[in-house]
Amino acid sequence: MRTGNSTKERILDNAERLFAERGFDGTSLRAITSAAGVNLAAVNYHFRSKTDLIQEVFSRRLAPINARRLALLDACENEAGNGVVSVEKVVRAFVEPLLRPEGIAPAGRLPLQTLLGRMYAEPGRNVRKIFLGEMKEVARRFRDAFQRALPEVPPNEIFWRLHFTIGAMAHTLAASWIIEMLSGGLCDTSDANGKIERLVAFAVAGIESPLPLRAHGRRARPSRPPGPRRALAKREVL
Amino acid sequence: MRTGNSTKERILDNAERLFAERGFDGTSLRAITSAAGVNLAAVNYHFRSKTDLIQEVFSRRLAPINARRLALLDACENEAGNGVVSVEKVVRAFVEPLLRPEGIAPAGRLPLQTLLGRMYAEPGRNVRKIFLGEMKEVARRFRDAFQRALPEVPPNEIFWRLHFTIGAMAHTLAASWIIEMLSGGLCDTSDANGKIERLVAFAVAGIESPLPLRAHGRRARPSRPPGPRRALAKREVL
DNA sequence: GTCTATATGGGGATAGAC
DNA sequence: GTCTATCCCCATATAGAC
Repeated sequence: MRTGNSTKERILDNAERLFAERGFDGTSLRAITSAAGVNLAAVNYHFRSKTDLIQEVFSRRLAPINARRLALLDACENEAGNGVVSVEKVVRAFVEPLLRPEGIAPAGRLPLQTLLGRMYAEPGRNVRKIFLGEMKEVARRFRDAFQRALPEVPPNEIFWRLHFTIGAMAHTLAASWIIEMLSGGLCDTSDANGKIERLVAFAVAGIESPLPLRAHGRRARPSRPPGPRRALAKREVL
Repeated sequence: MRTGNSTKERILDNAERLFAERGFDGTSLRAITSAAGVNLAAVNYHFRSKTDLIQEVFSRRLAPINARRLALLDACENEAGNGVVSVEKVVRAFVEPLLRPEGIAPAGRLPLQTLLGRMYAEPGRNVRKIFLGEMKEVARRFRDAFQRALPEVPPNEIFWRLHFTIGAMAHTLAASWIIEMLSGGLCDTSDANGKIERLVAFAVAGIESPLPLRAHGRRARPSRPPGPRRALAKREVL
């Protein structure tokens, strides 16, 4: 495969791909270096350890993707001036840089996407710490944006809906084999635009959905303070 | 830990828990047997190999969960007679057996849930084959049920929305650490009922959402055949 | 059914020559 | 920076006694 120019890049490219295909523990440094056409010891020279290599594989992609997310959100907010950015625009700014990472990762079937999708389910190896470090500001900014678009939804409900959205997105990234199998080829997972449009439509509807009558475990303010309220969202029916 | 009665059960219980915590490749048979208080060789005696053990861990739980899903769906359809079962009821029948598996798996913080959530992102070890074998009929039955509830939605769109729903569900099962971290403890992930209500509300809104104006990559019939149509869903606005 | 002991292979990491 | 050779540990799996 090789794919890169420098030894470091070749290692990263092949590690990304093999981690996506076989998982972290399922991929040996020997497999990576032989696929990259470099020496085994090069990994421990350029990176400190396998764990550090994994961190590099992630942050190499996550950093520019999150930067683009924030840039898109900034653009929306500047354009809106003092107005409110719609839920749909916020969702797009969050989702598109991952589902269509042009200029960040090479085109085609992207190992990056499978890998990032899997990241959410990976437990060990400091993957969580890397993820949280990279995502903290993004989460804050997008939560604020959703909160401004839906001022009547309590903060914890905003988090839950953002969580579900991330789940639908991650599943679309990591587990497209499922829909291909179960639909018997009826669904075309290679169409990035179609994926984005469908995911955005689904997520926007979920995020804007009316609050359930009984929401359990709420810690913030009560769900329905007395007195009249303006509509929760366009299709609020509560 | 031990937890079970027979050697076989103790192995399964501890394997389930450790696989959930550390992943398949990250969990050695030594870790499992020592946690279970049984001899290392017992695994290869009671199961044939580590791969077969993994299959058993899955099918022990998946089979009754899927049976309950189908039973709940049957009950809804019998109750409806010739009428249509609502999207919400179908979603509940699909989601509840996994998020509240009472009588199937022990209560409390369930390793099963993390494990099943992670299954979707796991690549190797025939996990996919096991999953597809167990899920084929469930997918067919629920797709038909959604199709009956939403006759105007093309079949491939049904699959996509079911896919997103599974993603939100799997993420909720496997990656609750994310929402706990990002929300700073604002969201209570130990409240199973709250999770279910929120997930159902989100998924129902997404599944019933209006078709996007341009859906790419559609292979089935065109999105808007000529002539009047009845409303797509309660909140259809297309 | 359960144990000990071991076969066999692969893993990450490093020393030290070039 | 790159290579070879190697250390040392851990993995799965099995043979064979009890």
